[in-house]
Amino acid sequence: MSSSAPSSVRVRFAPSPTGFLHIGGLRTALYNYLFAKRHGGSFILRIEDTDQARFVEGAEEDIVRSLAWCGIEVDESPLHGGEAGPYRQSERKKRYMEAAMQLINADVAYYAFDTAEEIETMRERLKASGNPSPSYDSITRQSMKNSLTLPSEEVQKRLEAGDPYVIRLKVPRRESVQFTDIIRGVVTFETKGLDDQVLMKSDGMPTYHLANVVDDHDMGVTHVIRGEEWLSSAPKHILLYNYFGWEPPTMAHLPLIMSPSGGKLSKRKAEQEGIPVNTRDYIDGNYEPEALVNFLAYLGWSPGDDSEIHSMDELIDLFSLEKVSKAGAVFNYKKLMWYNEHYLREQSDDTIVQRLLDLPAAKTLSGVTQEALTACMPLLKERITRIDEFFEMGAFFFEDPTSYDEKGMAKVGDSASAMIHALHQALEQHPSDELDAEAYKSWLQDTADAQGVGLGKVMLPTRLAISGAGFGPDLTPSLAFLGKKTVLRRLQTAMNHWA
RNA sequence: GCCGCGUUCGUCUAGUGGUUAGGACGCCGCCCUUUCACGGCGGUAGCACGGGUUCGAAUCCCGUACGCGGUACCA
Repeated sequence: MSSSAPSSVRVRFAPSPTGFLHIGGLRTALYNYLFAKRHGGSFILRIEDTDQARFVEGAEEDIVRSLAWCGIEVDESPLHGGEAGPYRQSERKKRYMEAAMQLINADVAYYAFDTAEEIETMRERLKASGNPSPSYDSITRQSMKNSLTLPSEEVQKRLEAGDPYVIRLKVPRRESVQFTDIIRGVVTFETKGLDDQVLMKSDGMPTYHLANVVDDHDMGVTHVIRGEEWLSSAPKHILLYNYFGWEPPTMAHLPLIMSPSGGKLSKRKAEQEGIPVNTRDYIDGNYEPEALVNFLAYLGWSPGDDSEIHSMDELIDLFSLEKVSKAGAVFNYKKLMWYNEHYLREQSDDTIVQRLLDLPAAKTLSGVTQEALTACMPLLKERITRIDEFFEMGAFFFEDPTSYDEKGMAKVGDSASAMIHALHQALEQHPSDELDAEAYKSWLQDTADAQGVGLGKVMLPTRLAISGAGFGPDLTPSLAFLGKKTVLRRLQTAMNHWA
């Protein structure tokens, strides 16, 4: 890129299609997106499919769908196109070999012919002699089969014969590599701790390290924003930029998302702790995307004030990498639920009703109509965390209860049956067939008075009889919603049950 | 082991030499109330440790401990 005009910000989210989009990956994507939009730049999606063995069918589609669901708009990608394409690394194969050759010609990379077994043998040998983590490096490469140790005729012969080989980075023996990370400041590594990283694999594919450097350069990426797990390999990337004669992009290594029990939030751990880990789990689980986005944005970042609730546009306005924290952040599911409730309640009744109608439960319950849902919406809206809980908590609005909560039953005790009997009788004799909430209230009050008990003594049995649960939405409006016929039927059923 | 990064209430965080260390989630209590929620009010709880530097350190420096990441022809 030319250094004259201030080049506009270009960032990339570069997942490998080895599985569904993980919540940690989503946050990385989000931070990239927020940063790009904050600076009026571009957000690129690049698929890093250089590992043929771990490729998962459908993963790319999952990534695209997940980002879209969250409201993260991609500017360039395999699907959206763009001038810096192709955006799938498997489609850029030629370019990597070309780049690797450039390095070989500059004598900063070399061919290596060692088999996996030979490398293993070397490791065993060194381990036996007291080296706890032997690696293919500036020392050990001298005793291995590579273009640095083999006569050039033999190297030529092997290449022509089609012998399998890899291309390795010739990491200098004693050098200090330094770069400035926006989040961590100056980071320094000594090259003696680095190994001769494989750049081109024997299957002709590049490794992440080569591909990411070449692509970031070719695509004009200005800022590399990625997880902290990449920090250790950053010096290798810096070395590569130097050897290519390219200006390295600005680096920012994000803190990891941790499991409540400690350690990186892995799929396994998350499942154990009841945390949905793939974005698709949130889509399928009917969570609010705005909640996930807001929650994730604040997991490792804060605008510096006491605010908590922000839309995507506000987050874009507020975001800055300098304010990203350095330490790992534990995933707090309850806080996510708090956000979810917030964004759910923020929606109009009409919006929620429409969404409810599209849920599978709307089809399995009888009598679910737009009118019915609209009528009981105010009764349930404040009581649910996720939208689909509406049908769990509100099932009794549509179907008779099939069982009665034990705790509730224990609470009303033996008097329940007699109370229900009196209630039933009073309602049956009630002159009106269309009682409103107020009328039901009077019915309950009058019956309680006649029985010489408090209102509470009649409410719980009634609630249990009509809903099966010991708690729930306001009772009298619920009764009004159900209607006299249904209420009488349920009271009758309860009477039979409890006798 | 080695290399790197980190460490403020249980959790997410504000804080950049002088604050009664602030907010949020959670938890607890009270109010509201026909239950459960919602809402309102209040409470609980924190600067990992040890040395410096300084009139003064959560804030700066060094060390220790602990945690995390990396240490692949995976990303």
